[in-house]
Amino acid sequence: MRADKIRDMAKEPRRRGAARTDELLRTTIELATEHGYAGLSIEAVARRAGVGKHTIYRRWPSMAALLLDALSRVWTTDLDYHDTGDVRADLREQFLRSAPALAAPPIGPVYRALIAEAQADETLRATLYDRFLRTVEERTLARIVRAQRAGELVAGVDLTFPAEVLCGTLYYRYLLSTRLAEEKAVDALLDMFMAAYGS
Amino acid sequence: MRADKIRDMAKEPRRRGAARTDELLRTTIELATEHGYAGLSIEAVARRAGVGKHTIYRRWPSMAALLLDALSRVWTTDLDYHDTGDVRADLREQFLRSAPALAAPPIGPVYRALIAEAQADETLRATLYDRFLRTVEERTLARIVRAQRAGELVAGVDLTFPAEVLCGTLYYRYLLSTRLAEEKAVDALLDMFMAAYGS
DNA sequence: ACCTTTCGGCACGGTGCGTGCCGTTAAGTG
DNA sequence: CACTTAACGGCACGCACCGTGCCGAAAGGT
Repeated sequence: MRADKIRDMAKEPRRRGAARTDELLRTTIELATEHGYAGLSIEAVARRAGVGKHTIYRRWPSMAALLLDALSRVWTTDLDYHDTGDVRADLREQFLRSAPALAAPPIGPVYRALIAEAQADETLRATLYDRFLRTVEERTLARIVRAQRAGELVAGVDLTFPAEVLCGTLYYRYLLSTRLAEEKAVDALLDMFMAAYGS
Repeated sequence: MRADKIRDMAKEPRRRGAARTDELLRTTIELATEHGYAGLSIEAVARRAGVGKHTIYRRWPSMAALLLDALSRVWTTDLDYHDTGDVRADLREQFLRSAPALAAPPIGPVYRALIAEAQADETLRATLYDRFLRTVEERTLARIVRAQRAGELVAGVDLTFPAEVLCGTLYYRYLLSTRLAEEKAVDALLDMFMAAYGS
């Protein structure tokens, strides 16, 4: 009965087995929310969770792996496009809604941390693309293909690259400028898209 | 006459004053070229240049500042668009030429290092945009505005955002995928642009 | 009740950061 | 030309984080 009292007094039951994984992900997200990208380290997570570093390394081989899982957890379904029958309106609504969500605390700092690490790691860059960006592109593509079938967009055109252009432009703003995707920019982007493919 | 002989034997004259700045920039670029983004640290530059760290800190407040200057030095005039009178061909040629230059050793690693650091530093992000990306966008805009005046593109449309979309799409590929801007993608991008604004 | 796995705690060597202090050397001054 | 001043290289420091190893304690399965 030396330092045990600390745990006893805190009434924290004891330790756990696999639910620790969950707790560590939550801790990571909290840390990112409160202190941003800076200070998002394995040591910081371990410290805050009151955990030995091994407990983290046993689950994830690197900070990047932890961050990927943490990002999955906060990557909400904000991605889902509405389908009101008006593509342009649906895209507009989606872009204006998702851009701030991307920059704001839970997702923003984690995402930025991953992007930073990915610059030094080609594999991570590919993983990041596969697990997140590709999904975004695919959902965008699905929505505009539906519009194409409905006759809102010209038929007989492959919309794969246009979908990429739509998403890419938003990410470009997010990553490399201090500007977000404000209404004017989104409208201009959709002007171009509709001028090219509207029927 | 203790360790002086080392310098004497190497026949390196002695030290310098302001030309050291030049040498340090060259050293940084060499380091980036040979060892890539990883291992691009102030200590590494100092070690390689045979220089005390103060000598670097006296000139640049941070690694990011050093990298910005180094990038300026290798940022060649690959940016300049031709003007053959055919916008689409000129844009195509420029995109296909600049994309690999952006990824290849001198520029690639330095650029990536900056982008990584910029994720943690909003100010650096703004500086990076102002000093490099904005220039790219402006030159692109200048080229397509000339095309507009020449009647190649529809009149009366603000092409500022379209220029951003063109550049942004290429940077999106460069930064977040393992894919570069290959011919198919560039052609698809230009298809969209010309479909929207070609006259 | 036993045994195995997981755990927290601690310490280590390694690396880079940013700073301080040396004694030396180059460049500017009269 | 001698003298002063500023820049220099080298070294060391405290700090932070990395990834690993070892320990004894606790938890969970049998």
